Amino acid sequence: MSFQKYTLKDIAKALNLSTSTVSRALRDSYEISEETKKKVLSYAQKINFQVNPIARSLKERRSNTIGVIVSEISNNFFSQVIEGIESVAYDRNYQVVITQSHENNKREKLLVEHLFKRSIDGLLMTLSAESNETEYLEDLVKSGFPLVFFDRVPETFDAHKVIADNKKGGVEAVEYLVRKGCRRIAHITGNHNLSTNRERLDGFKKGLKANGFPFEEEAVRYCPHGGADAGEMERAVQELESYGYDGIFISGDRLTTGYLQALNRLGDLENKTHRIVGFTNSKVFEIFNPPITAIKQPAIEMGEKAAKLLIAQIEAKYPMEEYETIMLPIEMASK
Amino acid sequence: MSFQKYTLKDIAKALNLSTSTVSRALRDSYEISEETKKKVLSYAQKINFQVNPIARSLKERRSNTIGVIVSEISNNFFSQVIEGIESVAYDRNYQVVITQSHENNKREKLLVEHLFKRSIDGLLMTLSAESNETEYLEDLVKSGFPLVFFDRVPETFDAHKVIADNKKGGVEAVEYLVRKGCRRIAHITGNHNLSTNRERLDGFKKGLKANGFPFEEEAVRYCPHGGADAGEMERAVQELESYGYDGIFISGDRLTTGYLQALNRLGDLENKTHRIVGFTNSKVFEIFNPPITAIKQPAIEMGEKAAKLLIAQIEAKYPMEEYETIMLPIEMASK
DNA sequence: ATGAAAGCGCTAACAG
DNA sequence: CTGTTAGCGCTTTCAT
Repeated sequence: MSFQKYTLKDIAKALNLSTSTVSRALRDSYEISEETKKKVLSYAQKINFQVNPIARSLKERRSNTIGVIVSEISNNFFSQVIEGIESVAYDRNYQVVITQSHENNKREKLLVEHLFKRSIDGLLMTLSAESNETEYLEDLVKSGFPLVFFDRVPETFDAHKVIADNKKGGVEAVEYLVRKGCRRIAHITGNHNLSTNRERLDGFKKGLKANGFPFEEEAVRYCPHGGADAGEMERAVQELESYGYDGIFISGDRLTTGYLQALNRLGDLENKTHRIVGFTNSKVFEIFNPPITAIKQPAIEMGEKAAKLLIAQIEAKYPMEEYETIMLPIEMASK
Repeated sequence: MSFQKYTLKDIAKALNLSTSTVSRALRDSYEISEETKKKVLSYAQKINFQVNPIARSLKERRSNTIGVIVSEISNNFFSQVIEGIESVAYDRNYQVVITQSHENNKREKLLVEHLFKRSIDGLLMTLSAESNETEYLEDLVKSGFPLVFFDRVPETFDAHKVIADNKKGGVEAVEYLVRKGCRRIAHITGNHNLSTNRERLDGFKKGLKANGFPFEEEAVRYCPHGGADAGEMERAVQELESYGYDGIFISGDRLTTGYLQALNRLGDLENKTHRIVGFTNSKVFEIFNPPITAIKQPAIEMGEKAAKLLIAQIEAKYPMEEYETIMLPIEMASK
């Protein structure tokens, strides 16, 4: 590997050509003779020449960079999504710039602006739990800027979206629990700004109905801090006690592990013999105690699909007419 | 938020100034009168002007971008490191470009080259398990290019490094187990290309010695695939059976969870009452079954420290004279 | 204190 | 088929 950086000019000088000829030869232009192309290519190879992407970006007005906003990188689910994004981007020669909103609406807005000004060619984002004010995103979409939402998506306006079938997740969770003999099913959910939690609650209701169970408000506990707040979760667990449930469906990754942590801390694991079904993308849910049935989102695939959809937009000659929503199936797994 | 992009020229035209004056005013140059500065600044604010980072990069020959290479983004530990890196970089106005080596030496080399050519200002990397050939990295370091290794670092040459106190982790693991009454302590380790695994094994040996126990080769099982290969781990567990251990120390994140998975699969959790101490950065190790004592690396801090060290190098007027190795303490935690 | 002009490395319109 | 030239948006030297 050589660390010397060469320019077109260097090659031009060495071969007694003009920079434009070199440029064209390297881009395999039809205007250049085979002979010259060969000469240029082989010399370029020899010195391990690489075009300066910054100069090219300035000229072409595109950076080959896509921005990503997630709430937290070190979250099972999001890190897997990022893994998917990165792999597609790498193959298509895009750089990926990752940022974190920390569930904060203000910061999210700053990030969008920051990334936008940083000349990203497109943006991949999931909404923060606090995102109530999303007008600026609607404007951004309407302006034609390539943007794909994944997982937590806006519902007040049209846009490209990649999501999991959250509602079905709720339905299947209930069905599974009923099949296993549960008769009183509780639900723990997170912040209802998020499309995901609302959809999963919908699924929960639908599942109950389909199985002839009434929906009872006392069966549901809300943890707006999404499991990050231990006290909140412990309270939820204790409040739910009186409901006497024999099965529970939990709406999110941190909520699920938070619930298990709370059970462990409150320390009556033996008495609790209820079944637990929860959304989680943990790769090691089989070693959790108490055991759970996991609902997984195809995170890597979601990242891949979102990245592909975004790159398609970026590289489209004309803005894409129709907004597309890709819905991915969820997957249930028991130990 | 406005999506219109303005240039210096736009401002210059609007205010009847030259672009150079505007440029200087925006950078608060002493040559510009307060009055003009005010005029320019307020107008810039009004139209929400942002310099074009690409043009600036071309001119200044720096991209304000740092590259990161990890083996896998969706790994507890690495995603936490990235979280730390991102936060520091964001504050100091650097972009972070993340890539994954997938433990593959060839790909790692390609990435280094790729990032380098992409005009990153500096590189943060952890070695892949396959990294045996690291000469090119030595050359890169010697060339003066800003580069900081973290976690898995090269040992055949000097460089800036940020690591955890792995050896101490091994020592403390043994000490903990002995204190809890263990008399026969086993060890599972990963690929010995990696500094981390070698150091932890060293610590293991040292800990045994300090407590008057002999080191026995049969006590150690090697899992070069680092827990990613389930069969490998199951074999290790079964082979270890005959050693009759009452305590075990496990050398890595995936190895630790892999060990627990293997125990669960092999299914005699009740008979196994040995104590387990393992490196893991899982945020939810308290809900693991069987219970373990976790050795955590300060991952976020490691990312922060590495990023700061890197940025210091990038922004240093003269190349830093001395290579610095920052060693961070590990932390033990039980349920 | 301000402006004109050059140049970072590249691409492409235009000319030949 | 190849070269000349202009220009992407910015910073900075040199002139005034």
